Amino acid sequence: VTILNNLIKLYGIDSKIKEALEVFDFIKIEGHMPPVSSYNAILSALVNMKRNSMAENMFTEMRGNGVRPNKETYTLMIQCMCRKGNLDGAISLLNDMIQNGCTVDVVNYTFVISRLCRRGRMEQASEIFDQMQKNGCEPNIVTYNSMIIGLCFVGRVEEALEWLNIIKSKDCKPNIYTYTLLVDNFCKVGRLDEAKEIFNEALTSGIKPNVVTYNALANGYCKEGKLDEALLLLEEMPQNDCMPDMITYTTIIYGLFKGNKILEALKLHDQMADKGHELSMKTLTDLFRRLCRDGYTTDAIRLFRKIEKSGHRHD
RNA sequence: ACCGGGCGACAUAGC
Repeated sequence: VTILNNLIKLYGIDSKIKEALEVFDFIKIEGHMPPVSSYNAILSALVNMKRNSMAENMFTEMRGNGVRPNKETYTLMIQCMCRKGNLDGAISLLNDMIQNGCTVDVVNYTFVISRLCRRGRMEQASEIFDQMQKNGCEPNIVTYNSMIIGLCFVGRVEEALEWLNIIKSKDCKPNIYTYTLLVDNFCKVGRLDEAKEIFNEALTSGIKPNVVTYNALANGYCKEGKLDEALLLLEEMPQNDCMPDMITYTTIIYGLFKGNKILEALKLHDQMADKGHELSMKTLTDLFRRLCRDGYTTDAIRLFRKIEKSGHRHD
């Protein structure tokens, strides 16, 4: 049966629904109720293939057959419910788990909290956050980060920042995600100075900003029209062992568009081409269109030739 | 039951 279970999971990874179900049915025909492990296998396959409704039906069938879900089953079904957008369903699964004597771990709680936070359902997120602690499960940094995302999402950035201190007062250290999140969200509400402060705090507390942190900051500068600052970051990054990536360049190029600095944008494109970075075709065509629209016809043609030479298809 | 290991949760541009 173990072998058949693994086969089902492999079909799941390969998106072969029919095959997976056939193996599962075969286990049924073998005489007895499929064991939990087989239900878990088919559920895992279905969830992998995003057949969430089928997974839900399978779960119902399983319970109807008197097969007790275990921790793995619940972990899968929580994922399934969240993907369907049925967060209340996910919450009641958490409660079911406890009633069935399964240990709900920090990842289970955090997963649900994270989905609630992404939708801004902070009351429910906080409720689970409290509940997990009552059940003896301490939040970890991912849990805190999820809560911070939620607070930012609903516009409570102040509170989000306060959580940074709360985290530090527990035996839990903020990580680069924490700082990046805060930098990004302070940028997004136009509070660049504070974003920069948070950025510096990361540095002083020994957390190295990475390319994502820089990109968030660059985006903030661009959205506020501080293009020079954004361009400065490009120089600063390599000094901090961070190489700009496609997102960095894309961010700044669109920023330059908005500031009508089309030639600067083109220059940046040439620079990155020299370093072996590429832009997406979408960005390239946007650049091309802007050059045309703004009358830089020769540059546009030059760019066009370059795109052609790079051998990509273009329209 | 206990121990050890693996898997599953978090951040940035454009679309």
